[in-house]
Amino acid sequence: MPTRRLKRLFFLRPTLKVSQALLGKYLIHEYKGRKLGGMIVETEAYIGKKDRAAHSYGGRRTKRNEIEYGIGGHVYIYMVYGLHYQLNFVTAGKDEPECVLIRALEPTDGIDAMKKFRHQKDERNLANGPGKLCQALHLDRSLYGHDLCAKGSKFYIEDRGVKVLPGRIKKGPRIGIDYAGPYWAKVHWRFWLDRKEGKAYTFGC
DNA sequence: TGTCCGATATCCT
DNA sequence: GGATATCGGACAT
Repeated sequence: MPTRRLKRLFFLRPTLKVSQALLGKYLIHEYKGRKLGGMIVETEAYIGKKDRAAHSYGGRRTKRNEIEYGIGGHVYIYMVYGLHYQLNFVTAGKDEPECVLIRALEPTDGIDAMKKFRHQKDERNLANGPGKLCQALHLDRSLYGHDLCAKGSKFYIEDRGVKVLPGRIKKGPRIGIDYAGPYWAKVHWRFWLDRKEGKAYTFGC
């Protein structure tokens, strides 16, 4: 299967579906002529309006989360704790403020450069967290609202033919959202590839 | 204009 | 495991 970039339709589906479909896809940032990126291995869904943990809970619409109200396939990135960026992809259609937070990558492209950006030699510690992967791929607020599906985009997602077996997708509660109350802190809207029992994925032929 | 606080990472013990 | 760094946005005043 040839490598191909994800198109708009990929994102215009229910957010829980997109969150899982992103596992095994490759996030690539072409920065200063070199490719930085890796395979997405952990995501979280934020389903606007009804989701107390989402910035867009109850239809809240601010300058920061405005992009969430746009069409799927755009980048929602913002800073937390004055230190770290969080990368999200807008999903669903217009006026449905939903998105997927990218929590972890398995580095594949430009690993040396990523090590430099992260001041870190251990490959396993390059992109295993939402703030870390932004630093590794040199992502910042300048990418706010970027269209991942735009022609000639330097920031996009590739399908490299990795087939994720449904049984390898694990689910659990989201991280760091206790403020949202017991119910929303508990829903299993975090997804990751399980790699403990043999291969988490297999390459299609 | 002021105050409050977070969808975390890191360093320290 | 616990403290804390550090800042922009949200919302109140």
